Amino acid sequence: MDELIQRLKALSDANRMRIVMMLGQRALCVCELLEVLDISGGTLSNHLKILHNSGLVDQHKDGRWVEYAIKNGEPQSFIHRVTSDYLEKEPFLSDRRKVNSITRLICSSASKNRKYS
Amino acid sequence: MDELIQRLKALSDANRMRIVMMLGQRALCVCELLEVLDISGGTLSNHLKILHNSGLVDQHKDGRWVEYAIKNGEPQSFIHRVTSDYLEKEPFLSDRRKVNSITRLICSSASKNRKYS
DNA sequence: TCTATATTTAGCTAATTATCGAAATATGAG
DNA sequence: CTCATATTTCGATAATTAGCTAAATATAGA
Repeated sequence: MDELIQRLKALSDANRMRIVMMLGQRALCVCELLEVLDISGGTLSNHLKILHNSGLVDQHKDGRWVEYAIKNGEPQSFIHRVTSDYLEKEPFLSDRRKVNSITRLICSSASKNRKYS
Repeated sequence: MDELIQRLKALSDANRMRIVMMLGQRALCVCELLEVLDISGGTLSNHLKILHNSGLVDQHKDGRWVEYAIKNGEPQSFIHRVTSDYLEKEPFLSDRRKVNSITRLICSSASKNRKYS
């Protein structure tokens, strides 16, 4: 049961659900997710840790980036069954649209416009 | 999205998940659930309110009892898809076994053996 | 090596949540 | 009407959680 509860807890937060929905589109690095979500890098990193620990999301380092993706084997099963009724609802649609217009290269220039105090 | 998150939150607590799994067996009143779960009546009532508010569980008064059941139309869809992989795992199996050995009539006599303070 | 970028970790706070016990409410039986 | 049973509500508390900022770590490139 604990595994089931951990998976459900991982998915029952709006920001984490948006992340999972975007990862359904394609693998994304932290800075790309940061472009779409309106939260700090520290908070995002925590959400990604929770998703990774739940076993639903995979992580792999690629140069200076860390790429997150739906775990292999999972997409057809748990996440898909939970989310299938909601794929076409907001904010998932606009999030995916935004994901399509973003590349890693944009992240760096965009981060210059973001200011930290 | 809010509806999806509310449903997932409702299911991502161990006691509420056990309740939903037992209701998958048959409709149950509060005192029957109280026989199986190791929580106070007040806590159980709160959990049932959360499940009812999420739209996953129905409630109807029957004399001095309140009976809870999986919402009509739901059993095939959301709950079923979320829980199907875990039906045969513990503690759901023993919970359902216990449910089979309980009737409302037992509740009253059992409650006499339970002492409050 | 030095610097800029990407990400994670740590320390903190505010909000939410699970829990309890006791009091309140509702119903049926005598 | 009164009492016992069933359930909900209330007030309090402890634990968990989401969020921030700032500091730490890692990597690539000059």
